[in-house]
Amino acid sequence: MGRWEPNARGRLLQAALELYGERGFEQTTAAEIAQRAGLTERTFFRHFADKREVLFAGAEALRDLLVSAVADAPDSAAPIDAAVAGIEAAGAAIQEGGDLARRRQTIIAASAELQERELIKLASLASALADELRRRGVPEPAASLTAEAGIAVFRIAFDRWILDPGQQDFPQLIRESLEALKAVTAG
Amino acid sequence: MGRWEPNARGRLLQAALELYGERGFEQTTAAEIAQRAGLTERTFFRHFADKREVLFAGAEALRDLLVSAVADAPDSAAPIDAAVAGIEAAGAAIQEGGDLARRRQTIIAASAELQERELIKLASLASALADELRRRGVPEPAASLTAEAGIAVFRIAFDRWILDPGQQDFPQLIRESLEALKAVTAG
DNA sequence: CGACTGATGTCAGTTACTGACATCAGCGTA
DNA sequence: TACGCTGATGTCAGTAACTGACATCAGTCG
Repeated sequence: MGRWEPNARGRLLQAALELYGERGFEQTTAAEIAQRAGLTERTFFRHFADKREVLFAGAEALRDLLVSAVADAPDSAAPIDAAVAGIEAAGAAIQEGGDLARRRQTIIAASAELQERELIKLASLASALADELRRRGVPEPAASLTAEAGIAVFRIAFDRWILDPGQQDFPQLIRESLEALKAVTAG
Repeated sequence: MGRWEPNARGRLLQAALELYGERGFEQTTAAEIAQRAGLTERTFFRHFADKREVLFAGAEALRDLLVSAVADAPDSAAPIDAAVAGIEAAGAAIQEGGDLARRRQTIIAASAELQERELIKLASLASALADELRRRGVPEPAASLTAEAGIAVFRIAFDRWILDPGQQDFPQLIRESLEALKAVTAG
């Protein structure tokens, strides 16, 4: 047996999620999270750059998933369709995660600080998406605009998915949002 | 003559802009800003909710300008065109401000914390824009999607305006970005 | 068996903020 | 004129998010 209980990071993540849910993000201190995980505050900050980052631990994985789904789209696909294929893959993964996304979103919705972090993560998603579109040969400013439009589609679809009591199909909502965007920008 | 030098808020704003520009945002303490303005740290936090907010003091005015420009658009205008009319008005106002926007952007670009704040301000712009579109009778999700698309157009046009050495026409860049978005979402 | 490593603990320090209370010029009013 | 009120500022103490430096010590590897 190791010197310490295993999976310190996982315990911190679990403890943080519980406490943020129970008392709210601002009312929870890093020391309290660490204590519930049987660790010290200093160790918390060794695993997570700041209090907010605990809630965004999966962001890089989601970005990689999105990017590789775009890379897998056929060359014949229009840029916006390749982008939305990536968004759909991300949406499907989020849906797979069970109620985690909804718990997370409840916590984030209650804190402006967390919303800021969420927005910069989405912006970094858009940036990675634009990079991949450029790699596919899409010129600027089309690549950036397509990426931003894709993220807008994601945001609207996500809002609707959260509002709905659970049984809806997230990728389907994404396709519907894309159609609505196309309708709105037509002409 | 008053008990204190007048325009405390203006002096704080000026001092903050100078110091953020000279040393960078993170390397500047609130106490230093206050000292340069001839005030105390406590007074700084009475005028600005936090260190970042100094750089976003004009956000409400910009939002009001954008919203009223949308309200002034003819009823016959398509939602996306009404939205972009508002965005153009905001762009023109930013251009009027001389080099302030560029100084600000240089500072913001150097700090992730400031980028987060910038993003939430843009999101609040999108939200106000969606509200106004709904007031014009645009249903959901078209209103939110149009607002998000409008902000995306703004972001891309703003990036290009910043990159260009100054003499370009910001509203013109906005119209060009809108055309590029329409091209990208066509089909 | 001894050096080394890596995850953790301990501790002191900085800084962003916040609440409570003090100060005092100018203003209106009795 | 005197007097009390107001509002912007100062003072001070406190909390909590981080950060750097150093100590500890189980396992590992030579």
